Amino acid sequence: MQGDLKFASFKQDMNLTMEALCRELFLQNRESVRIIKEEIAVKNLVKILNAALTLCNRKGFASMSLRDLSKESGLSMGALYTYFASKDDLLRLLQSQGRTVVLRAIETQIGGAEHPRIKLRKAIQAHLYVSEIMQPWFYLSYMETKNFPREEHKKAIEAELFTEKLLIDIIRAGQEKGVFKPINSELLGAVIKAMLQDWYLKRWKYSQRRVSVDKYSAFVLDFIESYLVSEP
Amino acid sequence: MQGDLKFASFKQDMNLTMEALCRELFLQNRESVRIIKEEIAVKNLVKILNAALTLCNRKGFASMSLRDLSKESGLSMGALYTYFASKDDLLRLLQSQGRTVVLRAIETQIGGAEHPRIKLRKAIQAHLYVSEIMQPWFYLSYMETKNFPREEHKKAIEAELFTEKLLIDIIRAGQEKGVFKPINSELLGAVIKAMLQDWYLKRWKYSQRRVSVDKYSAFVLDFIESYLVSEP
DNA sequence: TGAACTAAAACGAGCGCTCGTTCTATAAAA
DNA sequence: TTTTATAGAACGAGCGCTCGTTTTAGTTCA
Repeated sequence: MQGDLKFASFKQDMNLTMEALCRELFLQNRESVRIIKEEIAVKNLVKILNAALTLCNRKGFASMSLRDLSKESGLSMGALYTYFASKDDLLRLLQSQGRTVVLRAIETQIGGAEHPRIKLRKAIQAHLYVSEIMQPWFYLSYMETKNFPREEHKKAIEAELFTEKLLIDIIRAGQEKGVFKPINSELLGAVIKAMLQDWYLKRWKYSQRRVSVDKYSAFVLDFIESYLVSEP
Repeated sequence: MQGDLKFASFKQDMNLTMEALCRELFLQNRESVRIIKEEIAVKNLVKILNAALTLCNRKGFASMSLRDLSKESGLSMGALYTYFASKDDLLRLLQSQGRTVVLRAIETQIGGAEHPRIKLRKAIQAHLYVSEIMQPWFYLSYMETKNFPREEHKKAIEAELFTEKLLIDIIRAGQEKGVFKPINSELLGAVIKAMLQDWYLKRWKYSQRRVSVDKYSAFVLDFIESYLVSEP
């Protein structure tokens, strides 16, 4: 399919290593991370965030104690508190970074495309691929949203609606051009979002069944396009 | 559509009042609920479960304290502990009751149907309708599954897979009869499940957009059947 | 070279508090 | 009398978080 890309090449193109993400997170949160030397900060943020993601995915954020985190990351309690101001602050750091990365990834991917059908394919693929790489991040954001303090909770809902709106707008643009059928775009956008989220919420199921992200992506795209696209 | 039913009549047919559910829960858990007289037990179980569902949906199970629950339900700490053995036990009571009800509802609905297409429609409608009535229950089960003790966690996963298997089997039966196209039934079953779950996980979104369960149901069925059904 | 100094970073015992849970003593209802 | 409900004290465990102390790494000076 024209404009399609495989997961392998996506992964290579975007630089989504833990180290790169933590460096960005450090530079944008100098007031939370009270560490001066960049290399030390990045090295330990990688440890902390990996440990936090592991523990949160195992038992949930609320049930993860900072003593658990201390043990898992190899840093002392005191050291942890030089990298974030509070447990809630740690959650905020994690979550805001996830939001930034997914939006950037999707917008980078659909930026070049003009044709609505290709644009829709790229948006869906980008979402699946970025969530494939950062699955624990997405899982945590989804599951803990409702426990956030007011402001962060609002941002999480907005991000959810923004991605959905993005899909709906592509669908509507295609309908105006006549390449898509006149289907309820709001509902279709919502269920597409649900299918995208299922990929990172039930990864255990899909990997057990040996369904790769490329296979899932192809299936979902076929399903949607059969319903939506006017001429074959 | 032949065999279809509206939400309103479904609600009337199945007896899913809180009182009926609590009575059943009481009769099946005499060892947990250390109350002798049925009427007293049912009356207070309704109070307790309503309060627990309200609080859990607001702040999550882990963050709900039993002092909160005592205040919200109007029962004392001591009284609460005559209705369940521990906080985990309360979660188990809630969750097992939800499982029982959804399975019974779906199996009752698809029991009469023979034609795969009608069977699939009924299964999907029954799932949506029962989750419409018991939304807080479903939301809680979904969100708290991973915090369950081993045995309960296993049961929750099994229930998830059972409902999915049920869909997949209907799809395969229809494919063997030639009324459905030869589509990957495992993946289709998975994404149908995702769409069903989205209904109770994002109810705030749908009710804000004035999408009724009948409207959502009609959309989802149309989406799936366009892809799956051989002749129109 | 190596001793002395220093700022950054890491340490971990301990504080104050809330949690789930138990228990007591008493009252009300059936 | 028996069953159920009450308010609330008490308990130990575990929580997030702090802070005085120690370690580390790098620089200065003899």
